[in-house]
Amino acid sequence: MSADPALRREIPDATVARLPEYLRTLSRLAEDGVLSVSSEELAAEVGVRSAQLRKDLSHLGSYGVRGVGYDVETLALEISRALGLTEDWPVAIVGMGNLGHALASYSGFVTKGFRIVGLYDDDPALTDERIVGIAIRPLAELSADHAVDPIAIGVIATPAPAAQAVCDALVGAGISSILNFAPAVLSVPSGVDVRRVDLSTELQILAFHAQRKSLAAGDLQSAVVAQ
Amino acid sequence: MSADPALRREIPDATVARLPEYLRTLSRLAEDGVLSVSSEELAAEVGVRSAQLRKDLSHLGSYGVRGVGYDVETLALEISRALGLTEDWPVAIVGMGNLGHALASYSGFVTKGFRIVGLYDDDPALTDERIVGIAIRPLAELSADHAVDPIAIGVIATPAPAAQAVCDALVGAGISSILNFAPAVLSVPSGVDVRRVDLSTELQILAFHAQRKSLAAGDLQSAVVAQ
DNA sequence: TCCTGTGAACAACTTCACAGCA
DNA sequence: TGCTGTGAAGTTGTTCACAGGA
Repeated sequence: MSADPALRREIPDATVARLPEYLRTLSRLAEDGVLSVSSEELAAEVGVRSAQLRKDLSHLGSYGVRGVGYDVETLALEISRALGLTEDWPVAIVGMGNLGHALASYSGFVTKGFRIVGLYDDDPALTDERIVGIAIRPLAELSADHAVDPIAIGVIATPAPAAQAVCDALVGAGISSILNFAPAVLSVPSGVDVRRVDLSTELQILAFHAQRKSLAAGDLQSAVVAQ
Repeated sequence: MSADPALRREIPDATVARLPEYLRTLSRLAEDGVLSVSSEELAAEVGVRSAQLRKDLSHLGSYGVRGVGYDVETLALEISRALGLTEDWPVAIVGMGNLGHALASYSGFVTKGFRIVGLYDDDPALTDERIVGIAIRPLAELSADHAVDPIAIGVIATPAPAAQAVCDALVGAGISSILNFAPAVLSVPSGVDVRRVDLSTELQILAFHAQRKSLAAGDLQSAVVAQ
């Protein structure tokens, strides 16, 4: 008998990827004083089908009321719990160039569940600068810092060539969740979780679709040319 | 008869999402002087299965040689063509806070196919500042700029509350590809393509998996507690 | 009656395994 | 022989449609 059935079940990856969106929307509704939503309404806000939303939520447990809908606050809490946001996750950022600076001062960071505990960069010009009250320190000190005050998630915001070495340092220190902003594939031992956020990949996907659109628009024309 | 059969076929979304990764890796190999790769080797570099790689590439056409592998340069060119990177995509960034600054000076931007043509922000304190040689101007001027020198892709780097209004302005100006960094769901008319990059969603997904790991590690303990 | 929760049908994607060509 | 390209099988994710409880 487990304290939390939601955590016992297998939650599909596709569902996990959507939960943050549901949570964000529910938080906004709660701020607006909305007490209850139907799957139809919430799905419309988030931009998914209501059946999808209901199936997703069914993986967490049964928190809706038939004929009525979902209590906004309860559902937000249950999603937070499923995602593990009821505890605090200490985050360290490595690489304090433009992007690192932007990430450190990004307000959304602090919002819920995440707390920046360390900023690292080996450039002496940056060392000891303070951002949001935290000093930038050499990467070599991360391991000792982690031993004193554990880091749960490491964020890599360095240029691509440095990323693997930084990653190795993080893994070596015992950190097993990594968010990588560098355009590089990282190799890590099994058990370590890496997610990548990449601007240029996203731009290229947009370019692909933009190209399709312009080809479709010019179809008649190119058909003539091709004759 | 079309000039480019790759563009006629349907390429699955999942494949399109991986093409940029293949391209990046091939470019690196080309720089290192590698002339030819097998699907096995390339897949290992990218971190996918070789069968997946071959199936993905088969959607573009047949550019490999049986018994040998793929010519690195040819394959890179064909992927570039499929993604539409043989033409140049003019990009505008709206919202020049920390993130906008970081994006504007991000070198990966210029690499291939993308070129920043405009930076916009309504904060008078920022207006006329120059980044990478481009002046920051009020959003109201975007539409006129677009008419003179077209913008293909709009990047939204504003806070969430401003995102929808900025999006409406971009769409109103006739831009139909948008990359959104604000943590907000945008509603757009059909035909407009929005992709979102969101730090906190990624962190929350990491937190979910980290939580699973720590639960699994503490399983024996919690089993005892649950009795 | 209304809206949730879910089995069943369907669609997309991945992996397997091998035919076929250099 | 060696590696690509691809049908077929297997897996995962989505949508439908309705049973069932408030």
